[in-house]
Amino acid sequence: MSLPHAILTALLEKPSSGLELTRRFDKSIGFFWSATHQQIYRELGRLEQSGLIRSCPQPPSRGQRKEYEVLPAGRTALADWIADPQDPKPVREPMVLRIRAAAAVGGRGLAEELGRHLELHVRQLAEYLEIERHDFPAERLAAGGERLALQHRVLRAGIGMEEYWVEWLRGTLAVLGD
Amino acid sequence: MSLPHAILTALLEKPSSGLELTRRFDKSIGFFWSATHQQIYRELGRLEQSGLIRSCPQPPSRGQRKEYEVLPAGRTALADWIADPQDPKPVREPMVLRIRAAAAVGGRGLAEELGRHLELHVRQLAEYLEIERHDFPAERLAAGGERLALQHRVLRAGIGMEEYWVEWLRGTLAVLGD
DNA sequence: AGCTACATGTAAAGGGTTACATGATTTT
DNA sequence: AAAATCATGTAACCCTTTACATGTAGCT
Repeated sequence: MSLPHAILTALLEKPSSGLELTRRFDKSIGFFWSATHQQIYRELGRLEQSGLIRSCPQPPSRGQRKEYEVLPAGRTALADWIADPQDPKPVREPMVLRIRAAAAVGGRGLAEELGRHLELHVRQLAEYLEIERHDFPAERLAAGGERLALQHRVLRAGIGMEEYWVEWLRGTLAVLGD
Repeated sequence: MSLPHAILTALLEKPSSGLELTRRFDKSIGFFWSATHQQIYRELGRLEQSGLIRSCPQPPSRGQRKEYEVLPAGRTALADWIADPQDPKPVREPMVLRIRAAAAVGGRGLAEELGRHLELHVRQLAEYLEIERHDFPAERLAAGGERLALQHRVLRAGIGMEEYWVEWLRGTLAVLGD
């Protein structure tokens, strides 16, 4: 049940049309919650039906831009969801699965894949660090309040995740390279 | 397309019935690829249909135990899958999403959730470290070959993941506790 | 008038989750 | 004989993914 709340958050940050939301999911929001435009349009319909958001008054026809904004009920629903107990989702890591399979049938061709993934994660890490340098310099963090600090924690989650993968992939490549 | 290959790997390690597989997915395999018994039975049927596994000769009736083993075609399919290029899946981290939502509408009640998750991850990390101490002592790792080293990398993935969460949750709690 | 980009949507297929159903075996 | 447990399976629902369809606006 995270997608509707991801959309509510995005709309609170800035009222948007479906396509604008899709673009933002491809960028910053997508760093920790991805979604396609089909998912987003469907969910926008449901959220409007439930009275959590509304589209601005003009009644647009099919190919027309439709801007949504969050209603008070939507803000309340989001605040409730934040504090709601939810267990961490069970893990599903295909790459780790491949290593276990390689332990069973041999790892021919796996090193290339590990190297390719390593490069992808190195690149993503560099992108995150660049954002951090640009948006969260030390003096701004010292001056800013909790809101800024939380936004920084979101970015830090991405940085830690990529560092984790980079280190793990390097270590695993070292084993295969023996 | 990971579940069938997870099952092939598990069956190569040891031929099993559906329920036995389910138990192993609840334990070691489930640390990085979870699956319910319904998924497993469905997939066993498909794998048998495709000629990648077979159930042992006795034709069992409904409530009867049915043991599966991997056929040569299944082993080949698994080896192919290991080297097949697959991009990392887009990330979906509900907890990070909640932090971003908290930055927008305030984090009331979130600290409890963060603390609860922290405890869960601390416990999981301790479990992994205990397995490492028991199954991968330094002298065994030095003597063992690539197979053992790869199995260790699988466990190391779990350890690194939990360490990452523990550190991130502690840092985020520190922000909220200000 | 045709082309391209923008914008919203529909359809179908597959995986995952939850709840339930049924047969066989063991225990009391 | 009844109950509990083991074991396999069905059904319905939701989410995600992929491919396709349709309408609008601006430009040449």
